Amino acid sequence: MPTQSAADRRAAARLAYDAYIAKCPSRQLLSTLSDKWVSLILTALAGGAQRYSDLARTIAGVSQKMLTQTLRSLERDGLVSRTLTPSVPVRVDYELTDLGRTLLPIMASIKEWAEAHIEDVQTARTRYDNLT
Amino acid sequence: MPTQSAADRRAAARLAYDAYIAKCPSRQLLSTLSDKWVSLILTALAGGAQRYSDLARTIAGVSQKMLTQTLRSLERDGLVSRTLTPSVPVRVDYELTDLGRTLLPIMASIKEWAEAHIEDVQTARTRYDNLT
DNA sequence: CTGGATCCTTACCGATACTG
DNA sequence: CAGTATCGGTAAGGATCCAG
Repeated sequence: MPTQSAADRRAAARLAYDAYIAKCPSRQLLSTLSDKWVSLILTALAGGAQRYSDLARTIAGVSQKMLTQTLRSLERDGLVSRTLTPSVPVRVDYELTDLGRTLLPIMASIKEWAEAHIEDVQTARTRYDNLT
Repeated sequence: MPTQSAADRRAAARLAYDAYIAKCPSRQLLSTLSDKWVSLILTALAGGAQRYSDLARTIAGVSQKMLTQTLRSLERDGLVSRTLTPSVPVRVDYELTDLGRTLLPIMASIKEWAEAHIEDVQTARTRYDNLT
């Protein structure tokens, strides 16, 4: 029996997991990935490690609570790593893991799609709202 | 002055809109796209038009309310078209618009990523939860 | 600087009932 | 079949205060 490559395992997983099924774990994962803060945080880390305060500044309007909470979730899911430097004051850096980097292109695409097509969408909304 | 192509306009839009800015319209659009039902509905329409009841069956566990609500939102945003056939009983088909089709590859990627990497994520979660 | 803990106000969303 | 309308529990998420 030949060794199973990572690609093979993913191919098998594609058959084993189906987000259309309510109880499939991949559905739950899809839910957590479907979060604006997730896409904004991951894309903000595209260029390399970022301090907590840098992330807060980049992602305007994010509350302390949501930033911390989302980062914890991403860390737990293995998408982001957290590095604490015990200086005074303390310094914390967040960085994409290898796994997180495989998700980055997708998250970047969504953000870019939104920025590139918002005008089309606004046009469609106006048209829709003017019907009847 | 040369005619501006659609690609040019999108390139300009990429500079004009920035989802990192809280009040940017693209941030709001990113929020609505960051919804598990959005990704599941759009990917369910990948193969062509689908009836309401077909969508409900494909996307297991979605409530009538959320399915209708999300479809209305997608229709308003110009991503999905709604075709009513006034038979008895009535028949309604939903289909991706041209705009929706440009988003489809991205949404399909997220769903596939979740299915392909859920095991990696579960491993990471176990490791994280076992640390102290 | 980087959070944890708490309160409190939405807004999401499922369940249910009703309609062309 | 494909919705609309309403109610109500729950959870998301902002604001604030405090701490290492």
